[in-house]
Amino acid sequence: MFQELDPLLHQQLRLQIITLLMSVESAEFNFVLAETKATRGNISVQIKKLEAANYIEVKKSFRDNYPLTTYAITEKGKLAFEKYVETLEAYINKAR
Amino acid sequence: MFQELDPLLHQQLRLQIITLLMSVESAEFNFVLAETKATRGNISVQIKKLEAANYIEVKKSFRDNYPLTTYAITEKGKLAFEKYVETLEAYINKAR
DNA sequence: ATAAACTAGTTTATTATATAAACTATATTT
DNA sequence: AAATATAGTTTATATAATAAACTAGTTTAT
Repeated sequence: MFQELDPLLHQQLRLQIITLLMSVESAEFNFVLAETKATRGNISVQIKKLEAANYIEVKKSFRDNYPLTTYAITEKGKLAFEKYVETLEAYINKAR
Repeated sequence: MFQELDPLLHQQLRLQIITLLMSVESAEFNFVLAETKATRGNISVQIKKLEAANYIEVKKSFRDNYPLTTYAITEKGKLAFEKYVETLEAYINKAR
């Protein structure tokens, strides 16, 4: 039987964002923008979903007069990512 | 930079179906139904998408008077799955 | 023999989701 | 003081996933 793949993580852009956040202390909006090549709107929407689930934390400030938004993964987010990877690996192992 | 995840495979039910088909010569509709626990309608729709992409082959016949539909993965489907797994692994490795 | 229930699906309609386009608010440059 | 740029957010549209309803027939019970 197949375990369910966390629908929040099983989406390309959200998975990319979480992947990025797993490897850094925190990331700025523009970093996410550059790394994912997604549109600003799409990033904004998907970030909101990850935040609503408490998978990430959002901090808003200013730098050189411009708004600066940074993101960090939470403990819950890390656990969810690890669980997601395990589930996926179970799928892939079945195929072999 | 992130590579794109084949949208046809990056969906739970279709991934489950392909995973199943990777490990068997062929599978019957009811086998897929039992293994995935999805609804018949959903299976039918997702199978059609995989078939349209030539990721799987569909054979229709009869057994004990009832319609019998069997599915098998194609070479193209196998390659797509392997590519998908590689891409995913690249994501996951980034997170570490 | 006929109605009720079951098999094995398919099609259609509804809901949810992803994405892009348009917008906001402020700052900088010409 | 316009025009352009920054850093986003909100809203509208397109796409996709899912469930419900339907099809075409078979088996079983009456």
